[in-house]
Amino acid sequence: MSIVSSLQASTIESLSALFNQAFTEKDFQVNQTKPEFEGDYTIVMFSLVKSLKLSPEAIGTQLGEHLVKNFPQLFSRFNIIKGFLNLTVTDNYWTALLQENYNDICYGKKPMNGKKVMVEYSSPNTNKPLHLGHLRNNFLGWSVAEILKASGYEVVKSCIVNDRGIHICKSMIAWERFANGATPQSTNTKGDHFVGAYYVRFNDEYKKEIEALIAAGSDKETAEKEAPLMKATQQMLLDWEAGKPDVITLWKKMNGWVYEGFDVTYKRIGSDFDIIYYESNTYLLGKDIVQQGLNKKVFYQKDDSSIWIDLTADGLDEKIVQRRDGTAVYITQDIGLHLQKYEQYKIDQSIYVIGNEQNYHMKVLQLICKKLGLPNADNIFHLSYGMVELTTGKMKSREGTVVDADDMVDEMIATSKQHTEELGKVKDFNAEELAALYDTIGLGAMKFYLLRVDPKKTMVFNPEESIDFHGFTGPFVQYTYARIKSILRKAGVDSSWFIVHSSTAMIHAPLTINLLKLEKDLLVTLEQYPAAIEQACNEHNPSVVANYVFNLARTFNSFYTEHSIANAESEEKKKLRLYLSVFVAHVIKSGMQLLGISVPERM
RNA sequence: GGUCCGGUAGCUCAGUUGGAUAGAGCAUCAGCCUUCUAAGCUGAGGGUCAUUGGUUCGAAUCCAAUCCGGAUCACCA
Repeated sequence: MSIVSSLQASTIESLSALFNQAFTEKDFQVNQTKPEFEGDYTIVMFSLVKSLKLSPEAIGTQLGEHLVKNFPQLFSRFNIIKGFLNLTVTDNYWTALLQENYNDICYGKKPMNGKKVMVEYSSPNTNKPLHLGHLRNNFLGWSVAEILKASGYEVVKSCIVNDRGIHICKSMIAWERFANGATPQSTNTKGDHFVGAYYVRFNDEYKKEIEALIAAGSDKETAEKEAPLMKATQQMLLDWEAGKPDVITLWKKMNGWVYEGFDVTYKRIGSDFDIIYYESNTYLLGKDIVQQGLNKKVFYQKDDSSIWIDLTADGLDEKIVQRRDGTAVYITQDIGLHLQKYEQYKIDQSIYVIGNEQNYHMKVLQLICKKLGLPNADNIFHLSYGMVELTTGKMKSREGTVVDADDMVDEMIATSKQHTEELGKVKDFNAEELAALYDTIGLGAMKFYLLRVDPKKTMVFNPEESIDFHGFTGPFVQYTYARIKSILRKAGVDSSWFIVHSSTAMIHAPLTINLLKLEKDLLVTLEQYPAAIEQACNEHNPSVVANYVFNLARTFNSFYTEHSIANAESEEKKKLRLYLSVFVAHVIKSGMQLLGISVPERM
């Protein structure tokens, strides 16, 4: 039971005893006491004034006295300032917390709750390489999955690869027309970048055709429709859906190149999936469901034979679910995939990590699933995250201002190498150890940077700030961990030390020494870790963990500078601080792991 | 135009169901390495919480209006 819950329970009990009525935890507020006042937690009296018809001071005095008298194991003293009852929690409470949990690597995590959640994330298109926005998506998806696991859910990580559709045909057409048989191998280019270049090429050539048509007298709309490249692309999509062999062969070849490139990137950034869906496999199921929906009159067919759903009664617009030429649109396959996910895994919840530009799309998808009566439609959750913008504005592929994921990773790792070399603390590392360290720090910095902001918010990517390894950053937290590990190594705290110190003798001899302020600050922060995970889980928000773990590291660093651990004032103090250090190290490692960031033993 | 999201220090962001003098990091300035890793620590300056009104003991937080920014409303995905 957390200190806040204990506090609420004891307050309810005391209030009921004192005033002879029933209370709930909603009748009063519990806050952490502000640093300028004495105490650890504060109960706000004002909300009780009305029902009790007493002054806040009077209630506070009675309650404070009753709490200290009846819960001596929890509270040592209290003070009242205005309507705020500040309670000091006993040192025994904190030292007991320390002894019970310092060596528990599962501290903060919950037992399995029997529920299954699918987290779909990453979801790339096979016509362009991954960029900064995808990195935010991947890190979010991974981290949310870890946070759910820590909260007791069984998690299935999935990915839907957008491997078909008109946009994929664009790069295929461009390659056919302009590549002269070039391949990633022949040009020594990473496969995803290679294909991406032809997608860009398509748009360039297409634009030229439009301009030519307009110059020849067409209006813009007609020109866009009638441009030969676009016609060829549309024909190719039809051929693809008809399974025309040469189109399928080309499609497989080009997608293969992209997957080779993606594999490299995914491996580097540490993304993986339990199941990968391909749109090419799911869109047909979607089309089946569209037919059923048509029969059920959820959908209707227009004269040109395109199929629609009317959502105007729900405050939305009409939405097309199948084109007049019979091909599937984006949402068609999403409907199919929703059903497939459920039938395959019988999941309790389906989380989609998708950018907020698709809020409308996801709303429509859920509504259509509901109207079709598909199972589990109520349990679709869109984890909608904000765009990553640059200090100079939005990323625009046309203007070449897209930050490429591979470049980004390279740069972060190079920066971590440079910093590490400048500091010269790991000169005895061999090449392999160094490479691993640079990866750990560079990726750690990048992941932390993208995860420390509330997912919902549009965030600004500042290249200079992102490679800063000081302050509210991944390397700061990693550094704190490495520092603790260094102390523990020097103090001889290893697995054998734990065997000795975990003996029953230790447990029966609790630490009874008084805590200094910074020691208690650390324990108060450590106690909040389970609550931080819970909040992160409820909000699907890894930034809660990032903020928490930074705060813990900062608190430890203050403590570290102020008090010596190995040369503490007494043996008891030394023991206490070693326990504390071990506990902090465990929680930092665990919290960072929830963010997908590993921590180095040395740096 | 409709719908949705946002606006907090020079910059990037926190800020729990309304609570005490609104917090961090970066940047700026001033300090701290003969003792456990200075990727660290301590301190200072920096705020009309977009604006106006309302609700109340009490509002960055809730409500309304206005201003500004973004997303979306495609036979693109």
